Amino acid sequence: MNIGTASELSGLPVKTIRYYEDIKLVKPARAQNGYRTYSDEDVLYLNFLSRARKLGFSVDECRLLLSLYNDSDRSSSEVKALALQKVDTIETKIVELTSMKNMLSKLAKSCHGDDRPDCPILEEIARGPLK
Amino acid sequence: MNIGTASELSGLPVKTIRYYEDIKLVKPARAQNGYRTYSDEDVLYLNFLSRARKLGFSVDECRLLLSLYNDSDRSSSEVKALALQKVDTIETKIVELTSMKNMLSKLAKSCHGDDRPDCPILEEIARGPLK
DNA sequence: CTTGACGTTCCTGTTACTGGAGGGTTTATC
DNA sequence: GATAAACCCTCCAGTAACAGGAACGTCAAG
Repeated sequence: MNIGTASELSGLPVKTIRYYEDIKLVKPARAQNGYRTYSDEDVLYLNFLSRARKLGFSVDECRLLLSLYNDSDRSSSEVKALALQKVDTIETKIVELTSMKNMLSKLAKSCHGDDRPDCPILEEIARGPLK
Repeated sequence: MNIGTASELSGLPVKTIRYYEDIKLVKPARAQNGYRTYSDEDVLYLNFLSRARKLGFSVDECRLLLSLYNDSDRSSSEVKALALQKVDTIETKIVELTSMKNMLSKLAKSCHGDDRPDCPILEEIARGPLK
């Protein structure tokens, strides 16, 4: 199948699929006319990549996951460790974002938000205790 | 003062301060020797930028906030709207991350994590219902 | 035989910096 | 007065993960 069909089946944009070939994640065959030709296995890999990316794995982590997926000798502990580490990273990010959100909400609440020019938000950002 | 001192006072790396000049966020004077010279006001702006960035505002949003900060005619509602919108964006991101985290935790829990090669994590990523 | 949908490559731009090369300046020390 | 350390400068390249667009080839339908 051509790249358009692979795109539909995997849910990945055509541009992204070409990019994944550029960085050697998925290696489709070529037809005589130069068109990329995707096998069912290629599409499986594209789906794998699409899902792993949605789970927050970086492209490089996806490369690793994919090689583990294709390595029948892998130990499942390796994959599990990667997943748990990712959970940790995500957790940290959530904590950071929550703190940012609380700070911003507090600032917004302290601002009357009308036509007058005095604005506690800006004042606090300029001199505030936001360290 | 020179850039090193401004860096200490603002907590921003020297490289970042130079970058902020490149993109015209802060415009220090120059001494005869070509060194950048920072006023107290410049340092105030650098601190403003540092804090606003930590609150999750993009550099372009910081540019806007800074111009609002310097505009004595601004209405506080404008700033408040920006802050609330940012809160919304952050909230959305938190929801997404939480969903990612839950999915990953579930996958990790289903994996025994020993030396055996069969790994539910990879199986689910490959064929799973992660849409 | 032409039109439109699809495919190709190549180049640029995005965000917000960071690292490094290759050089001048200043300050302190010997 | 020489030298070395600590500053400062500019410019160039690289990062992550694509997206947009130009300029062009190809294929199926009417």
